[in-house]
Amino acid sequence: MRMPELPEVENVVRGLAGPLSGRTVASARLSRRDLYRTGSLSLSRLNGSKIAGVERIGKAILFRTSPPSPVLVVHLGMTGNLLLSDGGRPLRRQHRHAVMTMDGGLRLEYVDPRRFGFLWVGVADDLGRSLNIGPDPFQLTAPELGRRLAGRKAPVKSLLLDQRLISGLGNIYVDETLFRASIHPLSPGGVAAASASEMLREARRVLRRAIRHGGTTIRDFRKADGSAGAFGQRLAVYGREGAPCPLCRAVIRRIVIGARSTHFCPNCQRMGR
DNA sequence: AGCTTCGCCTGCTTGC
DNA sequence: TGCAAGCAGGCGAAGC
Repeated sequence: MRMPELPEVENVVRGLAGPLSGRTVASARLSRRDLYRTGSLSLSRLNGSKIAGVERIGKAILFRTSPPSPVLVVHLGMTGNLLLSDGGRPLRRQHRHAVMTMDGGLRLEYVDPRRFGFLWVGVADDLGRSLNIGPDPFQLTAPELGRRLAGRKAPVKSLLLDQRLISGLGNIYVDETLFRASIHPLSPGGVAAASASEMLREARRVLRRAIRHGGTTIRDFRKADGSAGAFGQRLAVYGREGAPCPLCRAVIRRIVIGARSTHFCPNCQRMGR
């Protein structure tokens, strides 16, 4: 299963930027209104706009336009995908909710079985206010992350999932980051703040490695012994409940924090003080 | 304001 | 074998 966290989104952006940049939108249509984020203009407002560039903002995808006209933001949610096809008759495809056809016939399709994703069309000036997405781990500095966690009592696990505080990390990479940084997921944010530089360093490492591996996280169905199957990326703790820690062989535990499944090594990851 | 919980949604896995 | 329940989680809304 693909989990569109930062590495996967980065991969999608890189794949779209080249083919779409400089193209003019001939027609754009969204067939399910409930996929619009609140406050969005109609997707058809992009008709006639030229795509000036495709960028990633946290886990969201931004399509810049020129001359200044409404921009498009696509968030893939959990199961969303953006697919390019080169003209021809559109194949019947299940769960395809939006189609953008470019001059010349190139087509961009939004497919999302679970519909946790969304689209937003609006003027660039409203972007920040509407999306409210904070800096990602490559933009943040350690002192700034420390300031953002300072005084917070919520578990660091929950705070790292807050896209306003730090963007791009999802459930998988937060668990991996905290493991590599030896921080217990239940540590209060204010306590974990002292380890901001370790967390930032490990977040960047795990994300870079995932991007390098094509950004595809294949989550193999866990075998009984927790052994890894064909992972696109080696996961140390996520999805490995009951399996041995790769560092100390202690048994990986799974708990629920903020309604999110959380995996950690009770021996390697401590609460700090 | 900060923190927590819930609802959204479908596909796959598990259990009876 | 077939069906239903359980689970997965990003995000926004709601409640405290």
